[in-house]
Amino acid sequence: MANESAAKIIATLRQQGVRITTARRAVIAALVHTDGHVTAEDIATAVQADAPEIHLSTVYRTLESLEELGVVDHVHLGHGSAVYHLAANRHQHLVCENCKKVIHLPHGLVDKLARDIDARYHFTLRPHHFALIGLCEDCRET
Amino acid sequence: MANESAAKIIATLRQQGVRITTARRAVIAALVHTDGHVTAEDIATAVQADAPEIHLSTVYRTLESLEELGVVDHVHLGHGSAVYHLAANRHQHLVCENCKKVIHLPHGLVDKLARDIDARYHFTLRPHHFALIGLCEDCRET
DNA sequence: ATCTTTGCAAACTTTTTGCACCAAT
DNA sequence: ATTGGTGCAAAAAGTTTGCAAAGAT
Repeated sequence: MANESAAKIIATLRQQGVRITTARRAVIAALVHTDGHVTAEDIATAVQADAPEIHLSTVYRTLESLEELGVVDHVHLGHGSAVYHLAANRHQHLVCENCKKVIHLPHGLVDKLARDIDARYHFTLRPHHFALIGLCEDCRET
Repeated sequence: MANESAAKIIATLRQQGVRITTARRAVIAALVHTDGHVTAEDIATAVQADAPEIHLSTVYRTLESLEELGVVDHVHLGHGSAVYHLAANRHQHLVCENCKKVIHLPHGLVDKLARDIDARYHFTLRPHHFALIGLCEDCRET
């Protein structure tokens, strides 16, 4: 699970000619420290504990840039906000549509399906980019 | 592909004690006629061709009721609005994240994955409730 | 007559954008 | 000095809600 450090990410950005600002440092730090599905709002809150002037819209813009550079991914878990995580930390999500619980899956589980879909529809699945929705053990009994 | 007729759906509703109004008739008619991923807005537009006074919020409320009764499903295709379709017309969606093209899949394709996930995580996948995101043949070459 | 449903307007949530100022290179 | 990035406020986009009036039973 090659967990990229903040320093490494910043080096990558610098290499790409991206400017390293307080806001970007803070967003990266937040992403590195949480290690799993956070919303833009979550990140803003975390970041604003130290630097209250950093605006939510800056967080969105930073996440957008980081995504373009391949450093983060975002996933729509179904309802509400999208969640973001480091691309290095790629995984599947199983989301219970009743209690909203999230289960992480090893990313290989969907490989067979991805191959089938490629063979039959010439379509490349990007499985880390969506959540698998359903009912968890506790909720499915009703 | 047991395509339920409007009349049959209306009979079902009546049986459940749901009142049959102009708006509900119109929404059902729209769903029956389009047969594939329409947004609430699409339905409102279709419906308003005949009955301009039917409001978007009524469409939302009607869709919500129909969903509770098991007559329609809605799916989040990733970005933007959710799309609705008749539950009888259940299928998977493959959505190209680049050109937004939608490919319908037979609903059986994901069954193996659903069984694996059930066996290993005691989680019941509801595969028709989310889209599979990726890149279509035309877009993946870039 | 009753009680659900509707139309409307307004709120709400999440995300995006325009613009003048600021700061990293 | 340049030019990209930021803060702010305001707009978008999608969906939900409160309420009084209308309509189905």
